[in-house]
Amino acid sequence: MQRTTFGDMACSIARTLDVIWEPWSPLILRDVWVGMRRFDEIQADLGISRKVLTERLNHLVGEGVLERRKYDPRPRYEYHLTIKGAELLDLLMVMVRWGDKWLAGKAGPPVLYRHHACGEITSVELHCAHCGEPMRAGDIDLLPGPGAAV
Amino acid sequence: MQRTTFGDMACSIARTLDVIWEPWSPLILRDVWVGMRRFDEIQADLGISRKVLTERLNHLVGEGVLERRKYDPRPRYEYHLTIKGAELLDLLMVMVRWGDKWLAGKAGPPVLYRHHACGEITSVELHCAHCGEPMRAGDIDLLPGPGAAV
DNA sequence: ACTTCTTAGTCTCTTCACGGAACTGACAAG
DNA sequence: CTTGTCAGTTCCGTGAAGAGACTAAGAAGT
Repeated sequence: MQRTTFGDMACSIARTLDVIWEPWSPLILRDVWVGMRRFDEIQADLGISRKVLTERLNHLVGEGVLERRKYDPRPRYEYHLTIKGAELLDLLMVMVRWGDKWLAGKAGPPVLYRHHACGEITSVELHCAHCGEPMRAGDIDLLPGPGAAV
Repeated sequence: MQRTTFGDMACSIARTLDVIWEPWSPLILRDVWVGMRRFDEIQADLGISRKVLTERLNHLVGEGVLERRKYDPRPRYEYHLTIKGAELLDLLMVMVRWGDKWLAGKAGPPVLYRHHACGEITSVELHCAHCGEPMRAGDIDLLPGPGAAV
């Protein structure tokens, strides 16, 4: 696809895109999240070409998002989320919320979340890490930070 | 890129990908978010090809994420976020948080957020919409929902 | 009236990424 | 020593992205 590399832009969105915004990557993370860890399993679930799956897995391992573990004396490997990768699941949860709200249609959401802490079926909401109040894009000012481009 | 369509999978992640996971789309939303609304302005900022920008804008307008508004008797148009689009900014904020933490390096984050409610420089955190407690991917059980595939 | 300027796109060509499917390699078990 | 399984690798054809020149529509200047 001859895609431009975003990673060298002074923007955390662009940099994050560089890690996981290739086609299929978020769905691969989803599969690993729900317990699919092996090449053939993920390939069959997604219907992705084996070539592209190889590329994506290598990229995600190289970025430190997934970890490749041998699970057998034979050349058999499983992919596991690293801490860095597990924190990316936040992104997937927010995508789920938006997709559930705007795209699920009358059939309703395909998956429900039950929160361990309260036991209820629920969804995520964005809050301020400092005061704990809800925080959406309209509730903030953007200021240049230390890593801003000159 | 001859990309597979994700939209018909019974998965809100896949459906959301179909709307905004084309290359550049999240960056276009970011630009509109921070106040860039015109074709040439976005094109110059991103360095995206004019052809691809046209395609992306049309797609985003078609999905109801952006709205195209005439701002002059001449054929001049601006792009604005719809409500549906504004809610997508949640996703960008979570991307920013992850990128700031894992990819910003020693230079620090390029942009800071100040929360109107408390006035502090802060970042987003995911909380349960029901009980208000923090909620990460490890804090939930996944259950099949009404729209689950058979 | 005619040229110039600005904005908002088209159009064309080249290159490279994706999809599909067959093939390979390593090892265990029968 | 053949068979089976998992985890890739290789090859080819198509089509999406990138670059940049070109076009359209109207206002403003001369």
